[in-house]
Parts: sequence; C-alpha cells; structure tokens
Amino acid sequence: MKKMTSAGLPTHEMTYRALKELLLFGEISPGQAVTIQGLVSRLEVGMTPVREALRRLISEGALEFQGNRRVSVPVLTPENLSELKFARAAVERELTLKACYNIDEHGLKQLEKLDASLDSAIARGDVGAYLRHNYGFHKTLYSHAQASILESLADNLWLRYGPSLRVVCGRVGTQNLVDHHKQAITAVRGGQVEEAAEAMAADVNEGIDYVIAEFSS
Amino acid sequence: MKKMTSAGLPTHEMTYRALKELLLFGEISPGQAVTIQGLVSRLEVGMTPVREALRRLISEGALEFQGNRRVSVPVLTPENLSELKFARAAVERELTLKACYNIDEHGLKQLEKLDASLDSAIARGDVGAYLRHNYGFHKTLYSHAQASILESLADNLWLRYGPSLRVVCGRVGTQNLVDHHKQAITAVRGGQVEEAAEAMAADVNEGIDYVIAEFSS
DNA sequence: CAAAATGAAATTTGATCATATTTTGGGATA
DNA sequence: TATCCCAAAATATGATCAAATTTCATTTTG
Repeated sequence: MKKMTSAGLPTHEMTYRALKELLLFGEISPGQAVTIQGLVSRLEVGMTPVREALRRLISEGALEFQGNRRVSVPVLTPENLSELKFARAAVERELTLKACYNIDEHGLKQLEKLDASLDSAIARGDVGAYLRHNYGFHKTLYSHAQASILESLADNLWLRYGPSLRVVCGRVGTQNLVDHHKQAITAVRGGQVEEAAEAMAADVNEGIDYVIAEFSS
Repeated sequence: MKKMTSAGLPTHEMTYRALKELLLFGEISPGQAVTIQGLVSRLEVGMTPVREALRRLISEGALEFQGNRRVSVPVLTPENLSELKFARAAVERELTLKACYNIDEHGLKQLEKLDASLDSAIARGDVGAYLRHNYGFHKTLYSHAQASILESLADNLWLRYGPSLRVVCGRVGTQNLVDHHKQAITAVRGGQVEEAAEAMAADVNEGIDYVIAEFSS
C-alpha cells in the first residue's frame, strides 16, 4: 500500500507545497541551482512527483529553466522588480476593492489577528514568522475578493517576489519594515473602499521599493 | 534509444506545445475533459511527458484540476471574463507602452505584415488563420517590450482567454470582428505612445466584451 | 620545468518508459 | 434505490538510456 500521503493529498501536491515553502521561507535562494535528484533525496519522494512540482513552479516563474537542462531560482534584475511592482500594485488594488464588497466582520477580525502576529514577529525580529504572516495576510485578503483568476495572478506574482524579499529580510532583519495593513483595515471598516485599495497598493509599492533599494546598495 | 525528438526539443516540451495548440486552435473546447491516457494515444508519447505538460497547463490556468482526479478545460463565468478583461487590458497597455520605446522600423513592418495576414483571414472567413494571426500579432508586440515577467503574464492570460474566443469565432465566424491594430501601429509611428497603448487596451476590452456578449445570448 | 590547455573516462543528472498499486465511476444485481 | 464488483484511469516507483558536467591524466607551450 503505497498511496496517498498522510494528509490525503497526492505526493506531487505535497512536493509542490514543500518546494514552495522552501522557496518562500527556506534555504533555497535566488541564483541557487535545484536538481531533481537532490530533491528526490531531500524530500524522499520519487522522481515523477518532483518532476511535476518543478514544471509547475517553472511555469509560475518561481523557478527558471536554464537552457541546458538545469533549473535554478531566478535572480531578479532591477527591470524585473519594476515589472513586478507595476503588476502587483495593479492586482493588489483590484483585489482589495473586490474584497471590500464581500468581507464581513469575521474576515476583518481574521485579518487583524494576522496583522497582530505580524507585528509581534517584527518586534521579536523573527524573520521567518514575519514572512509567513505577511504572506498569510495578503493571501487571506485575496481570498475574500472572490476572484479566482486575479487571485491566482497575485499568487503567481508573490512567488516571483517572495525569494527576493526573503533575501533582503535575512540580510537586514525586520527593523525598517513598515506596512499599511492597519490603514487598510480601518478604511475597509469605514467603508472607504478607494482608500483601502490605495493603502494596499502603497503597501506593495513601498515593499518592492525597499527591496530594490537594498539590492542596489 | 531514448533520444530527443526530431526538433531537438524534449518530448515534454513538444507535448506541452502540441496541447497548447489544441487548446488555442484545435478541437479541445471549454468544458471538455482531458485524460492522460487519451493524450498518450493521441500524441503518441509516454505518460511522463503528458503528465508534465498537463501540470504546466493547469498551473497556467489553461486547464483545470477537478477535485477528483479529472482534468478539463475551464468554462469561464461572466465574472471570470470580467477579471480577464481588467488584467489583460492593464498588461496590454503597459506592454504596448514599453514596446513603443524599443520597437524599430523592422518590427513595425513585421507587425503590419501580420496584420495584413489577419485581415486576409477575416476576409476569407478562415477562423483558424484568424486566431493564429491575431495571437501572433499580440505575441510579437509583446516581444518588443523587453519585459519578461509582463510578457509571461500576458501569455498566461491569453491561454485562459483563447479557448473561449475560439468557441465564439467558431460559432459566429469572422464577420463582426474589429480590431485596433492599424490604429495602434499608426500611433507608434507618430510617436504617440499613450494613444498606441490606449488603442491596444481598447482592442482587448472590445474583444472580451464581444465574447461576453456572445456567451450571454 | 611549470603552468595552462586539451581531451577522454567517469560520475552525476535528466528524460522516458514499463509496471505495480490504488482510486474512481459505472453497471449489474438484489 | 442501495450495494458490490469490475474495468479504466491515475499515481508513483524504479529501471534504463542519454547527455552533460566534472575529474584527471597527458600534452603542449612559454
């Protein structure tokens, strides 16, 4: 009986998630090469699931296929980061707008809870927890927008951006991090949809600017 | 002897492209189920390459994983089409802007040639040729923008939209099709960047509106 | 004579397939 | 209508072949 993994999910799905975790929060950094066989022994699964997870992450831009048959984590150029800034801000604005019309008090409380955990992580200087909770905050906000395509676009963009954010945070810690989360939540509560959308767009823009600034120094 | 395919590309890449062709221009329509075994015999390749191509297309949104382990071509809801309209217009506008700064006379001639083929296809009522040349026109424009991330986003969005456009064109023919390609090219030639970007955004918006209108009738 | 360059063998990695195991869906039967 | 059984489809592994990178020894050159 060699079937479904403990959680009931197929192995290729588990492999995909594990690899995504490693990219967003783990020790696989931009520029680093990723080998199929390395993952086979690291994650202790067969080649086919690894292969499928890799193809998926490559097509999402989280990994790069290097002409020869080598796979690595992309190193973003300043130009790439500028593209990400444009796209993420546009999608984030729209998703926030849509979320405003659907979110209820329970959802807002959920966001506030995540934001509190985030603040706590910043105060503790816990980079890993900061990255996870920040990601969680945005993802949760997206989920309320009821817009599957835009949500998957946002996820895609996050996967491209995440590894670079992790490098910067790992380098300079959580000291200078600011966000517009509370501002956005307050605006949503007050029914100020446009203000909420602008706050989240600013959140994205300033975040990427911070990464750009750190990379060019 | 497990060799490369005739073109020198790996089988999974060939399989991916073949399947993409079938989705954009072929006989696989929204709502239709796609089986691994069916593709194995249809494309005459092994299961592993088919599997990888499927995962890739699923993560690009061109195919849908139906909870149970069934894969099918997504049927877009009006809400989905509206999301696509927003995202495609934003990306198309930005890519056109960027293309304006890089394209040269040779590139413009190339676009004009594609647009002429497109007009010819419309006049002949050749739906297949119309779809291919329209796709080619946009892809070529994107390629001049030198923006890899935005380009891959545009490609992703096209893959989601393409199958629905094909259904509509197959149903009503090429009669009522209008585009803003010439308008855009003229604007680029005259250095009117904003006008060119707006023309392409309008091209996208009207195209999707046309599909929405046809689906809701 | 030493250092760089060349090239050939060996090891590592990737691609594909064949096969075993499991799940799912449908049909037969009660 | 509900239940059980069976065929078909999907998942996952390991084996096998191909290709690329690395290693190392030999040769060439300054």
